[in-house]
Amino acid sequence: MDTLIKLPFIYDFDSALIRLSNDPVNAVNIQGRFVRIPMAEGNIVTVRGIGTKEEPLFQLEGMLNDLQINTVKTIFHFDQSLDDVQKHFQQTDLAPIFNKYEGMPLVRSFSLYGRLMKGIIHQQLNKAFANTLTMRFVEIYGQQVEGVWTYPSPEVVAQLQVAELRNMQFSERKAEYVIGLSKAIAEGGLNLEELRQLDEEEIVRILTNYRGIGPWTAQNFLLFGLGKPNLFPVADVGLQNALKKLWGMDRKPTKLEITERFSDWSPYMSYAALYLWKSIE
DNA sequence: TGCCAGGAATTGC
DNA sequence: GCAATTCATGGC
Repeated sequence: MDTLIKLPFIYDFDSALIRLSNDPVNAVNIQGRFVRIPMAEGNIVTVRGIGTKEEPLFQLEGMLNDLQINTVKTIFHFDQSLDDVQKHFQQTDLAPIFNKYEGMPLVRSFSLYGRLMKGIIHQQLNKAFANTLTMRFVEIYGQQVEGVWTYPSPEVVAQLQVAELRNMQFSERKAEYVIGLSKAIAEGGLNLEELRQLDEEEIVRILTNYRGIGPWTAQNFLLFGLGKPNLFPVADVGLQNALKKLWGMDRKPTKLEITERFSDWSPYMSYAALYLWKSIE
C-alpha cells in the first residue's frame, strides 16, 4: 500500500538525498531519487521523490501504518514549512547561502542510538576515515534488512570487548565510549526516547554526564537526532571554517566571535548550521 | 611530511 | 577552575 504526500512549500529533496548519501550507512539512490530507511519496527520503507522542488510530491512504499507515516513525515521535515526559515534569513548575512540552497531540509537521523554512536565515532576524525569506521562497525555488529544496513542494538554493543573494537582501528577511548554508553542504554540507565520530552539544557546535562559525550556530541544529537531548530554547535570545526569563509577572515573565528553574532539567526540557528556546512562541502 | 580532523578526558598549575 | 596535554590514525 503506497502513500502519496504533497507538500505546499518549496522543498529540495535532491539536496536531502545528497546529504544522506554522505553517510555510507544510508541506502540512498540519487538518480532514482529514493532512499530506503529502516523503521524501528523492523520494516523497510522507501521514500521516493516524484515531484519537483517547487511542487514536491513523494511516494512512500512499504508496510506503513499511520504512526509510521507520521514518523517519516517528521524525519524528512515534511510536517513543517521551510518558508518561515527562508524568509527569516533574508535579513541576515546568510541570505546568499540560503538563496543558493533554498529548500534544503533538516532531515533527522533514522535512529537516535545510531546518531549517538556515529557522533562518538566521528569525534576528531576526518570524515573519510570516520565513515570507514562507522561502516565497519555497522557491517560487523549490525544487520542487513532487505539490503539496508541498520546499527546494532545497544544490547549487542554492550557485550563487546574494547580489544575487538581496537582491532577495527577504534582508539582505546573511542572503544570505551561506545561500549560504555551502549551499556548504559541496554541496562536502562539512559532512555533516548524519553529525552524528547525534556528541554534542551536538561538533555545536554544528562548526556554529557556520560564518558565520551561532550558539548559537540550532545548538540549533534539535539540537531540531527531530535531535529531541534535553534542550536548552533560553536565548537564544530566545520562551522568555524564555513564562517571564516563567509566573513572573509584569515583565521577561524573564536567561539566568542561566533556567539556575538549568531543571535541574528535565532530561532532557526540549526538551519544556519546546516546551510553553512553545505556551503563548504 | 606535518598538520588537521564535524572532540573529550585527563593532567598540571 | 582553567589551560595545556594526551589520545590515535588516516587524509591531504
